[in-house]
Amino acid sequence: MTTMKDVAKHAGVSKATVSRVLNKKGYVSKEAEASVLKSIKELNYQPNSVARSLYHKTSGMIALVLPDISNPFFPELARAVEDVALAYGYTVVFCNTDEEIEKEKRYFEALQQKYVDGIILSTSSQAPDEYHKLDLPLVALDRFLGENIPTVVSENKRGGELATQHLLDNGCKNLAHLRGPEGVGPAEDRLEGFRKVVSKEKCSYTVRTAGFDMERAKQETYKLFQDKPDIDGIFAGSDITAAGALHALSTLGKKVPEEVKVIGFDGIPLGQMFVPGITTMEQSIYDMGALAARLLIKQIEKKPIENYIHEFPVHLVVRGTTEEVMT
Amino acid sequence: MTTMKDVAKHAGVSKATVSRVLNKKGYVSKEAEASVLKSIKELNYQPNSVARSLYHKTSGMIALVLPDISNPFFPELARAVEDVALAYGYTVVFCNTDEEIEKEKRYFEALQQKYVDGIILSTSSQAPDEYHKLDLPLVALDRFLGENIPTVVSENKRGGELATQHLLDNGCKNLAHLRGPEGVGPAEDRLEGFRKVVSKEKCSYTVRTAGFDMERAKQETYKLFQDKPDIDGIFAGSDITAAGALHALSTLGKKVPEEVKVIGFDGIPLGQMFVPGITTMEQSIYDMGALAARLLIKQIEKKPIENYIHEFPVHLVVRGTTEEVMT
DNA sequence: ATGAAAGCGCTAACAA
DNA sequence: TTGTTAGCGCTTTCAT
Repeated sequence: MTTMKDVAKHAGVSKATVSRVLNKKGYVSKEAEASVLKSIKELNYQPNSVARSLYHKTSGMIALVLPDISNPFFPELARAVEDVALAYGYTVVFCNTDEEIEKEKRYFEALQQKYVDGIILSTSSQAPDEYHKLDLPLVALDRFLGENIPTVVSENKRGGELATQHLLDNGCKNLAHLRGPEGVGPAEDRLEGFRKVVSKEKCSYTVRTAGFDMERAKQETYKLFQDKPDIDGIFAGSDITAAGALHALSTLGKKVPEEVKVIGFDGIPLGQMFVPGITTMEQSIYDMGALAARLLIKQIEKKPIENYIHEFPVHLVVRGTTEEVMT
Repeated sequence: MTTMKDVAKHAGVSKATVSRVLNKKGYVSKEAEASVLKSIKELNYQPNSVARSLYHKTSGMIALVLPDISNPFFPELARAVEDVALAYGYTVVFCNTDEEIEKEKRYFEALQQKYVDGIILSTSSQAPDEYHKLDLPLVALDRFLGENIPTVVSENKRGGELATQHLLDNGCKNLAHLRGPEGVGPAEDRLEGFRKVVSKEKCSYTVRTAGFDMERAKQETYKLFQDKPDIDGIFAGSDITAAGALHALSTLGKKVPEEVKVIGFDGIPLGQMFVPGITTMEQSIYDMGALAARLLIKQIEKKPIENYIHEFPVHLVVRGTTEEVMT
């Protein structure tokens, strides 16, 4: 490996001058600069970023901590984060926590030891003050972690309302909500939206917990129809949940959307691949990830942040599971 | 931040002793050790891995370079890599190249400057010798990069054969293969498998390029049936491609599997979420990722590698798009 | 068994 | 304008 020392010798100057050229800092004569640049080329020199990190106590890396990249909601988020990071010259480290507090702690330790410059968090196993103790730039993505941590989320409650309303607008009388995991912010908010509408409209409804997991959603749907065979509208807490429900409905011989209508949440690509397409409340997943990354980098670069809460609107995307449309 | 110096002072020993305790290397008296350990606890000291990296020229990081994490084939792979990395104490950096050579080059530079210990490559934009020049432990995953680079792939050709045979076994007479991107190893191999069977069986067939992209697959399927309305069996180069084909077929009013049978490739979760489930040649995606990570770490730790080529078997998973089964 | 000191590659005062 | 030097935090040889 060529080091700065080699370049300095080759160019007949001191390391300091090489450093100045590299960082365009301080005075360097035209000749010296030219000679250094030439030596860099000839020796194919690349500055060592570890040595730089040691001095600056920064690494040019940001971490993305999420529950599980194989959950289809996250890849697009991750992609967005990485795109922005690349554009600003940062590298992304990624960490799957499975929502396990132990894993999360181990990661935080490792990340700090590596001088990562900041963390985007899409999990929330820890108590909020644990996060403050980190003393690192943080952004909460799709989760709420505390007042003074910049947060990027969707209008989940409003989405819950709109989704529920959409079922009612299409003539559903007996609703079910297959809610996401308890304790997970967005799932709670969507439920709240659902509750608000059904109570206002005074319609019959039931709520079941199905996680964000297809198999579980399937089982819950079977049970649901055992208990309440007259359900005619399902608001699933995620598109994956909706897929599970559709599976069960198909096995039960229920026609969708004629007998039962189903709406999901998220707007993951899966939804439009399905036949019929899954009606859903679409989130701006990519944009959320990109904004989170930008907010993080702003903090890292000590630029001011205007708003701490960024709520993205959600959009109803009508497909075949609630209306007979051309997909 | 507490450094080793602080610990040394607090414990009344030298930095060298602290280092010895930390690394369990060299002689340290019981008393000294106890005192150091105590100080570490009290000061809540964490060794600085950047400083370590600088000395050792290793970082404890491995990179995963892939075309696009939001392609559903990759998240599970990534997850596997990360799980293994975590188990061995490594951190994973991930890089989306979009198969662009420029991006790939930029990443390689950045990664080398950061002393990443090795790279898992699921792309292949560069010429093989470019990779050798890197002089870093490498593993090729789902791609072939050269003789002396450990490689983890599926039996794509065999999979192509089995998939094609499955269609024939189910009575298909006019086959189409919606092949993956040209120049991409696995896509070529699957095609080869297809060719082998159709030519042996002397059945009528056609081949169209559909990439690994759902929208394109849809369009190609429309065109396909315009040209050849009597196609009754489609071997799609990936499950995503299959999803696109199914979409088109649904719009065209073709009944699946009665009039047209469809088989995909990959075994991504999407396939079983579909109604009807997508018949597919399943790859052991997670296991492949995990093995690739283990092979990489073996190289990093200078342990001997027995086999350079690891071909994973593929499995036919029959679902509703080729046979009328209960899903 | 332990410490002093040099060095990993780079940056930034401070002199000159 | 340039070089010398100390130092980022850690490891390791070499004395002692």
